[in-house]
Amino acid sequence: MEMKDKILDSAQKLVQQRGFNGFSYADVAREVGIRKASLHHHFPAKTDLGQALITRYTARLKAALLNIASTTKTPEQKLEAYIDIYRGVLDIKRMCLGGMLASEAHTLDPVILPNLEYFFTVNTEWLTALLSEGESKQVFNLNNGAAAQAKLLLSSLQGALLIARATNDVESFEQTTSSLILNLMGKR
Amino acid sequence: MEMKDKILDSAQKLVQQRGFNGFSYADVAREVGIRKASLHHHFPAKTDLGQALITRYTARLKAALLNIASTTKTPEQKLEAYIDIYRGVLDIKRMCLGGMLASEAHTLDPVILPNLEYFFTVNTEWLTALLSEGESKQVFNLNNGAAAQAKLLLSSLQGALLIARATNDVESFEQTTSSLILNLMGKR
DNA sequence: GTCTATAACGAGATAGAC
DNA sequence: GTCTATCTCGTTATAGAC
Repeated sequence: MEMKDKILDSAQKLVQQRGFNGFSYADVAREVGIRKASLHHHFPAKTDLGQALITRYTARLKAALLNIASTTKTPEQKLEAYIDIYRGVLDIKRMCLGGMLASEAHTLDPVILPNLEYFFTVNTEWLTALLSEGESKQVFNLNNGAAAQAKLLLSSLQGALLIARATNDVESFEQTTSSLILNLMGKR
Repeated sequence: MEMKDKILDSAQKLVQQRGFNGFSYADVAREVGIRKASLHHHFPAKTDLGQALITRYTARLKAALLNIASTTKTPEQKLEAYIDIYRGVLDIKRMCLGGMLASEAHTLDPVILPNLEYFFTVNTEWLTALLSEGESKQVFNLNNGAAAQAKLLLSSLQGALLIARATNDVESFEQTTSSLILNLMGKR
């Protein structure tokens, strides 16, 4: 399983940097050190590779979210830890894999779309639970329901990542997220 | 100038639907009814077409923003009119041209990037002025400065568009934007 | 599981006639 | 300004030897 993982790592990086339509098997082959024909042994078609990428990415996200829930105490700390995931992606000049595939959704093999949708569902459900917890502990002040605020939170972070990366402006990401946090904690 | 505009209209639609790396001269040629070689008379290279697209898109945005400012009265109405621009894009199942190019930024000819950056600057500056106006009229309550809230607003709308389009969920966009508005108008 | 070789196609782009 | 014809290259994918 060593090579399969190397391929997935390389392909994930390429998709996050250049998009699913912006890289080729030749790029991956060069990076992992085998011929492009050999890649088809592991992932017969490019769509298979895309499926494996979004599936693994979602599984890793779920693990990371479980880890946040088990090691972090307060809702503010959990929110900060969640934002840190995006900050880590921006730091290495990548886009979120889910956000990148979302931008290309209309060109992807439709079999990928339910998995992409599920990725966003995992995010929003976890965030909804977090915001509800914070609301009942009176550290967040939500004015339109936890579910709607969770969607806003997810959208904001995806958009902030998209724009900060394109304009090469990390400071812009920090400004955006600090407003985000203050809006959630502000009194109403 | 008739054909040049037809080409730009077709290419803009294709980029907003499929991305700059997701369409070809053959697609445009089919839609506008000339041969692909003839396209090169109007736009010698694909990058030239990309430049023309983002330039025209930004010019049209500026005109639309001027129109909002001159025909609309209250800050709430102006904000609603701004959001309506995004709603109109989502309704025809497209992504914002700027947001789409942003996702592909690392694969674009670098000469395009300053123009892309300018597109976002136009948005944030206009929004900053709007939020400042609303703050002084006490219809908005901003807690981290108008400029940072403007960036959050722009990011939220780009992200909401990205996700709602990929998940084919217009209702999600409406939930997100209503939270957005309520957060700006909430008391602190 | 990886290789060489190649198929089959589509991409962006150019030359030159009309 | 549009056409036909063509070039060159890169793409995904397959066949079959090792």
